[in-house]
Amino acid sequence: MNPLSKSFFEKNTIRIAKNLLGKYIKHKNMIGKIVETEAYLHDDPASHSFNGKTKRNTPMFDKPGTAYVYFTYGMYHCFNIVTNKKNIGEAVLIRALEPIKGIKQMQKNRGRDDNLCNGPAKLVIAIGITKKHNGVDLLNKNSSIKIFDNKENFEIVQTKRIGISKGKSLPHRFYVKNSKWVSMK
DNA sequence: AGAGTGATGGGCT
DNA sequence: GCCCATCACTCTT
Repeated sequence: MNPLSKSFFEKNTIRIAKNLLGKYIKHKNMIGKIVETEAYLHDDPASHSFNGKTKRNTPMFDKPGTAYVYFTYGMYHCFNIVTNKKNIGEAVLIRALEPIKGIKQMQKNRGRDDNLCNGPAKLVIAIGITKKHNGVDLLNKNSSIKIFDNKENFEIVQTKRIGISKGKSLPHRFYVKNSKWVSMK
């Protein structure tokens, strides 16, 4: 299992959102397979970067492969990976994982046995991502979070995004067809 | 199965 | 002062 290369994250953001499906994300003893993503573009009214750089969204303008972890709804965090080598503020939100390894630990982190990773805030809690990971370089050897390549064949579904108030019509959500691990709503 | 809602706090006009 | 890329729970069909 090899880590994804720098060039993987330097491509077009939509393409990366699609290509991330099926890949493995690892933190400590836990591994999840990415089954749902959303793309957030620089000219996208739903993107945190839409109105330019601010204190909160600074990591979005950092180099591709950087983690952007933001705080939301007073109690949750969500995990994104910065994309596009132009540093224009684009990222892919990871919305759901299929738990692969360290499921006991995920259950402990979540305080329940099911619905461990089927939502952006849920997976962050399950695999122990915190605000400390905001801005870290996932391509760095020393990063505790890493993304690994995985070859697998499956169909991809492209739909509208979830839980946003602006940019609702854009078809920037992607998930693995028939996966029981995606967030529903 | 679907609709409604409280929790809870940082970000930004 | 309102908004929010959410979740889990309750109440209703």
